[in-house]
Amino acid sequence: MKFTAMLTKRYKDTPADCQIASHIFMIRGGYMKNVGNGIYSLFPITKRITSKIESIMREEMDRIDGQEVLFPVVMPAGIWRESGRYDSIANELVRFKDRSGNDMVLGMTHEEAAVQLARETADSYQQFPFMIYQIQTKFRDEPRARGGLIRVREFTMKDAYSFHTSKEDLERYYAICHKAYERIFARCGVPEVISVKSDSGMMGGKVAHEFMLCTPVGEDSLVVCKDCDFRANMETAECVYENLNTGEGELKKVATPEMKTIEDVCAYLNSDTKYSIKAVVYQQETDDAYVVAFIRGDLEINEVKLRNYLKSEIYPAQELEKAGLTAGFIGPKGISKDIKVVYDVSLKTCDNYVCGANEANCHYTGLSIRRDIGDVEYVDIGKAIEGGICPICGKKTLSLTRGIEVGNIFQLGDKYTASMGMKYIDKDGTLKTPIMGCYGIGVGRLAASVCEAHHDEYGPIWPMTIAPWQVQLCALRSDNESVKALADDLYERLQAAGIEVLYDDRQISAGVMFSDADLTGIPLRVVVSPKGIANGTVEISKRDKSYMEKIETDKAFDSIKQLVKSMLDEINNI
RNA sequence: CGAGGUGUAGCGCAGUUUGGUAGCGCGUUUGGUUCGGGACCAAAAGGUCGUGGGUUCAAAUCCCGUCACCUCGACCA
Repeated sequence: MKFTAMLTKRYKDTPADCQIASHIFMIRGGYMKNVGNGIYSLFPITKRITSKIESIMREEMDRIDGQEVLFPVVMPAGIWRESGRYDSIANELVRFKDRSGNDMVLGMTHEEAAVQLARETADSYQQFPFMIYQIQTKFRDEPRARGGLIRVREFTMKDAYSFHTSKEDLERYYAICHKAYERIFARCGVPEVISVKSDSGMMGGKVAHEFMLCTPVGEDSLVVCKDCDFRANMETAECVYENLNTGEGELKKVATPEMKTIEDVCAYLNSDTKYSIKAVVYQQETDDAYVVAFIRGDLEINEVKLRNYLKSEIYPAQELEKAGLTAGFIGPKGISKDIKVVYDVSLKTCDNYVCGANEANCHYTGLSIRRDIGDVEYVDIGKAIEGGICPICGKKTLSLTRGIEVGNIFQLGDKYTASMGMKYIDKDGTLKTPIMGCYGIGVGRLAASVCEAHHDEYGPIWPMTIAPWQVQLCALRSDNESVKALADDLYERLQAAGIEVLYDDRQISAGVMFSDADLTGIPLRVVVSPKGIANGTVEISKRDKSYMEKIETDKAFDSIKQLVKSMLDEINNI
């Protein structure tokens, strides 16, 4: 590709709306253009990157016996009604009517289409297991798109669906797919992507993992053990607490005028927040019912865990007085019997707490739940903390970090096959319901994540495997005849050898050419210049600045070829 | 959906408080001199000031509505 023939433009100024590196560079470098909220057109440079990512995905899916299919973007509502998701998913699913008034949806995921495709075809146990996948457009009407390609409404996804006749077989294949995912990320140049245990959310199913690129700009909170391989999304991370029990105290009601926060009360009573009980009030979706969650004073409620325990949606409570609650002074003792109460496991570890007395300006000290409340159920509804106890190895080695979710895998079970009536005849002649796994990776988000992980202050540093071009050929002073002749010759020969070259043949200053090259992020750069020609050399360097050499002109072609190969091998040999 | 913010030339912004008929930098075009890390000189093109209404002799500026976008939160296979 010659630069002068390319539709592209770069910007010197950081766009006003960009916050994170990948977004800034991908706008400044002319990678994409915003069309609407969370909707982008991609320029050739990005399309080349995503195409390469897709090729890697295809190879790895095919390697584990995946079969590529293509589901429709627009589907009739019927199959979504069968699975129940037409009604259970809120506004994220775009619904509309066709000209005949039929309800239609835009595909945001394709479990329904996969079951619809497979259910009449795979009617015997002999046809299992199998996996089908596609790489295709999804539309999700996200409440808030952000971060360039990190979170968009329309995007390309590789989604795969496997079908099995037993839990054991699903688990076996799930592990294989987990490995395939590791290979995909490694081959895309981000071997640092980790998998974490995750909440299965609206997908259903029990076991699920998310593949995360750890970065401060990530949207998810992760809990990672520094000492063993425990890694979980904050949403699902289980919590273990050390025993703080110092024996029972004497239950006393004390005046705490205007002390409404845990910090105020504990400071006033000269106590550590660890020895207090915090109350957080929620309302449940269905019946307006109030729920009070009690947790150790220094900890936070994990609302995903609480939601999962209650099996219902929860919202921050309004109008506490209506429920007979005294805001700021809520405690376990004397609370209205009509209110559902949940105790976090952190409260199990002590018998001597400060807590609200359920009347204005009063707290208890010396409360023992066991003695003063009785037998209660303790539920894990807390947020993991930095330096907390690892549930696997038991050491105080938990660390909190942020991550971008670049992929996920689920053991779905029979949620879709059962609701949509998929059956097969088993060996013994009986009809059975198969079970499913599903596996997704967002293509554009992965591209942006690679940029997030690999850039410097000047622009992206694309790994050779997914770089838009393998070599950037810069002709400094292309108005100079010898420069042009040598650069043209190199360009022709490299192209003929199957090497992808972006040939910057513009007559512009070196500074502009190098800045643009930095923004394009091509991993190998070749500079042909009058100065080099005078010395009989061309300059070859790596974008990451780890290598720079002046090579004799007649050896340049072989050196470049060799470098491209070794840079590819470096990533692919895993 | 809640809170905050922004809409003025392709991009980044000033002008809005105090109404007087639109400006700067970058980019673009032309000519010239330079040119191995975002060069310089000269000339030029490019804007119904998001949009609808109102007040006024006069609105980018004041008032009301509306739309879009951004940030934080909520939400999220």
